[in-house]
Amino acid sequence: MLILDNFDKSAVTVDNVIFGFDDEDLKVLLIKRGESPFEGSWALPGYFVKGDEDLDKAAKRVLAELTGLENVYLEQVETFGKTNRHPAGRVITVAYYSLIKISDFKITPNSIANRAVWKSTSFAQDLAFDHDEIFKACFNRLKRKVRSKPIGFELLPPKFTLTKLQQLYEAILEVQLDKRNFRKKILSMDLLHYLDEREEKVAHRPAKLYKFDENKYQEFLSKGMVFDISESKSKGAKKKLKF
Amino acid sequence: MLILDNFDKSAVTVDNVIFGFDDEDLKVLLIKRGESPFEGSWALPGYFVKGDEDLDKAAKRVLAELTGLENVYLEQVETFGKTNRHPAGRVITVAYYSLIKISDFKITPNSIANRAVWKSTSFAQDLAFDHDEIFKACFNRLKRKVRSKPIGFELLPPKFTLTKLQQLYEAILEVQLDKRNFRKKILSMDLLHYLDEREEKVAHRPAKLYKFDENKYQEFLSKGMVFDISESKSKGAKKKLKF
DNA sequence: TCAAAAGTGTTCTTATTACACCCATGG
DNA sequence: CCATGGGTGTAATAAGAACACTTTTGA
Repeated sequence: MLILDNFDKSAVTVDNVIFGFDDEDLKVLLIKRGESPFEGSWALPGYFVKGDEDLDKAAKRVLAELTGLENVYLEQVETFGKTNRHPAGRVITVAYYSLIKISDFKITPNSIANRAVWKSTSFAQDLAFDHDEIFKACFNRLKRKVRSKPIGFELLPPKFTLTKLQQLYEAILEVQLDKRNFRKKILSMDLLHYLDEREEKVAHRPAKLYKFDENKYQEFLSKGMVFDISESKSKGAKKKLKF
Repeated sequence: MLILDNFDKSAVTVDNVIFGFDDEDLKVLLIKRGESPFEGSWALPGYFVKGDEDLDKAAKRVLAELTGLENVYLEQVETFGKTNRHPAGRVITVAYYSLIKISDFKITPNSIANRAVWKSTSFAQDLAFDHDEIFKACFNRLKRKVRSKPIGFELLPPKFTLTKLQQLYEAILEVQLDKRNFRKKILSMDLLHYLDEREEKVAHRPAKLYKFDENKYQEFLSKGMVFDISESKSKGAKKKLKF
């Protein structure tokens, strides 16, 4: 039987890219480092994995400790294992991203989150360690995934307007979308339930409120249909996403 | 400054899902385990990562030792970190898949590959450890990736016929494709260079030989075009891929 | 009555699908 | 001359893209 002591071992961490969406702006949760190395830099929240702890459990635990939230969308993205990525020695890190409703997020007293701040994704740069690379990998994964699975709703409050939904997609995909085509496509999938409620106290025509209907989505899938907010395939070199 | 000794450490391996394509059949390289645990079972070839070795380098090294091949398409897929996945203790494994031309593959004398065998992907099951899960994750990744990037060509010899290319896609995607529509789509992308050569000594009309043209692909990309062998979006519940 | 965002259809263009016969070669 | 796989086009349908005005509300 194999003896593991014969082989090199490494410290292992999980790093979390926690996305939130706050009225028109996609945000990521960052912490300001209070200690060396990279003291004063912004960094992704992460922590060490325990020896008797499954990786996925570690990611959930760290996320819960940071945000106070459980039952949150969480997905492993990539593992970063350059020998020199951490100045203190070899640390392999497994990156996860998660999607949370900012309104549910509470800064828990004991947690690292005391120093945590929501930053717009467009300002998430010059992070500590190789966190720029990790952030980019997770953001790219989110961009891809949000087009083929209805995970975007994880970022919205239970009741939302179609405009908020469109703004969310525009923020994630970093493109402009056509309002009529977007609505036509989303509504044609028949995944939303109109709540027979509207916005209140807005200085314009109040928008209808919808919720995402998990049952309808299961039906949708069982018909062999595929959620798809598709990328433009136009020959015309545009980086624009069209509907 | 952080002291890593305060945290638990884990042994780390890379496991490789090495795909090859051998006339009509997608294959994966497996080894028969000669030692406990799982003695006699088929397993994915993998090995321990050294303490001073980047993860990606480790994957390349292990692949080269196994196949004698370098400069091969290699992609990290997922990290498996359940505490009980290895009977000898905690071993976190990072799964990679690679695509090689079977014809280039030589069993190198010193290597684990002495016990390596190409198995049809449809028979890759009941593997040791959690290798079924790892294989499935890598196969799924390949399925997705091959639709959006021209990596399929990595599996073919430098000169190939359109029928071989189609068979490759059918083997990976596990669907039947329409010959005329497939050819129309592939040729319309203008990524193949016709070599003005044909098959020889075949008992039927000899097929034209093509090669994949990397320069044409770069042009293609710079026009903003997207390689896409797309999935059917038909409402009709079909699992069939259509053209 | 003004400003602000909600809501709504049609036409044009492009991509996808389905489908069947003749061709070139070796045995 | 037969068996085998190579090679080819068109018509119907479906999806995507472009685009502008009217409605409802609060201030």
